[in-house]
Amino acid sequence: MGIGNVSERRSQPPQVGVSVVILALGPAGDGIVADGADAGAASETPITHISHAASETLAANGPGRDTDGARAQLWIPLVRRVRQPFLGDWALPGGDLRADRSLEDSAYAALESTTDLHPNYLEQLYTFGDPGRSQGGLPMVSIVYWALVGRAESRDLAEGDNVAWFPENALPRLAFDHRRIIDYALDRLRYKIEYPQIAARLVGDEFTLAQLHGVYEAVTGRAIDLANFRRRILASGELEDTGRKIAQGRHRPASLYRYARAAAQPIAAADAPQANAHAQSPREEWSDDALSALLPSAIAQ
Amino acid sequence: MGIGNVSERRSQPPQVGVSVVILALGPAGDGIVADGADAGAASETPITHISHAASETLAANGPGRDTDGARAQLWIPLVRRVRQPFLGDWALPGGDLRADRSLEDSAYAALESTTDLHPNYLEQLYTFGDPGRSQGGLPMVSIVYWALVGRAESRDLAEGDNVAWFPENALPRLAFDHRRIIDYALDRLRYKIEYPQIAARLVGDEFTLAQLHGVYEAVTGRAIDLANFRRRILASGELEDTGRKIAQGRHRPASLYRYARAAAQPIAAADAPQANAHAQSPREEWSDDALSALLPSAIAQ
DNA sequence: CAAATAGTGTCTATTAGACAATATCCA
DNA sequence: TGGATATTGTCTAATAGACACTATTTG
Repeated sequence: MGIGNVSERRSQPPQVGVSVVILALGPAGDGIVADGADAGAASETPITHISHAASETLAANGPGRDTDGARAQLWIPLVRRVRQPFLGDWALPGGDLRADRSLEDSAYAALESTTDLHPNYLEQLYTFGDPGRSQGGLPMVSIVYWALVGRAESRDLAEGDNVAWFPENALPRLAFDHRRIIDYALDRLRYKIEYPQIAARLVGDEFTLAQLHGVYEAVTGRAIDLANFRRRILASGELEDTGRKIAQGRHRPASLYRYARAAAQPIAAADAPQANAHAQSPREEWSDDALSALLPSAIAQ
Repeated sequence: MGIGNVSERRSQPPQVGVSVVILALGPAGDGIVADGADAGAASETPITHISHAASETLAANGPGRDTDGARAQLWIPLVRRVRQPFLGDWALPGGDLRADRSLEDSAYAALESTTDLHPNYLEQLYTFGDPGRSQGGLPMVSIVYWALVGRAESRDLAEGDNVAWFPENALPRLAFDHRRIIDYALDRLRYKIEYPQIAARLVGDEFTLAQLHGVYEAVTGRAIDLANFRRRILASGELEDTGRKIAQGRHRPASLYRYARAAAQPIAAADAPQANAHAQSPREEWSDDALSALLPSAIAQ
């Protein structure tokens, strides 16, 4: 219990925790984004207020809404710190690490208990442990995971004064080095968006190619030729046509597709060292990668 | 100090350590490999003996030797456990985590103190923490790094009864889940071999295209068309001709190349969340990735 | 000279991307 | 029926790979 003085403490093993970067698709922030964008150092209150307004839009128009014309955008739930250091700043959801649970279980528990969200994808991101990262606090090692929640699940967030969604390009002031961590998670997502299962976790079960296209553009931040996109995606054999169509306006309706379940995946990523074997847990199976993790990656850069 | 009984202990935070998978290039194991290969469950003594013999070959023919005809192969140094559990088995070099050091520093210290090696590349691999992984021991979280040592540096290993090199395809029985960790590190290397700086860390300062080609084949385990390989590599602009040539036998001598130092790297990987800022440390700068880490990755799979 | 590796040429298949053109719905 | 999006066609550039060929050493 006794921690001793500073010099003694420095040679001690550090504290270890788990944090999660949660990503969901929501509507673009319209004017709101323009207002709060690039406001890393802006005052805090207006942003959170804006964010709340925007997230109400998210809840109202909602994840259930299909991304018609509106461009989609990534949203991240954060929790407000109620103690020093960084009291009042926003931070990633996190929790303790327990010896009797796997790291993934700990991450899941932290995520679930602080946000009520149920992700359908969860993967280790990186472990951060520089002594300087917890300015003012005790040295801390954070094992960080990143998670994806679908449009449907994203409504489960119980928003309050201490939990709120923020659009990826208008984040509030963040505690510790969490800003850097989020940036890294976004990089990882942008990289992994090529894996079809990743995009699947963001869009939902069934979708039009235009919607999927929108997700890719939202994640990558670049314009992607729709014609080539649809050819490439269809040629990959990952999608199957549901046979149904959906009308979304005064124009030709689009076909609905879904990701092929056990589709042949000759190319896969060697990303997780082992299968995340959680097949029967209440959570969705995010273990499609079980197979993937065993195959050598084919294209490298 | 008091750990309490089992059920109490289970809810405690786990122990945390650092381990390192060290990879170096050495000669192919010839008959030795054939003998010891696929002997995951074979008796221990012959393998270590074989390994010692082979590693003497490594030391004799040595990292200094140029890979003439002999195919190269990856070698990994391991340390023998001197306590339970897994007493007598081989394990990855590792050590404690200290709160006043970065994770990378801790990894470097663990690596250096147990093997005397000085890597010229070090990167976080993954953090392992499943409760079941330390069968018989206390629950343990291992933050694992992987390292590359060059041919020159690989001689620094002080081999003894408790430290020895093993060829990647003839590993002895390993403690804990270290076998799985090594496999994952090999996957990571095979994936990253496309990054020119990675191969550079294995071959040495100057090399012929045939040697570099050999490294790629050794790492990937596949035959690569030499003609296309040299075109591709040269076209990348990563290499520069030293102007010198080296004769290696009764045939036309080959040009010596080196990796261009601050070469333009329009394509790079988003792999490390931050720059490993160790510019002035006694270790080599493995922070070429500083730049890389900030750029979006271009090709994904 | 002849063996052996260094290095170049050429062809084909595949893929990515730009951009035009057509199809089909419904307000 | 016309506006709008869905869907298809076509062309070009870039890339990867297979494989034949030429060049240059030294024993």
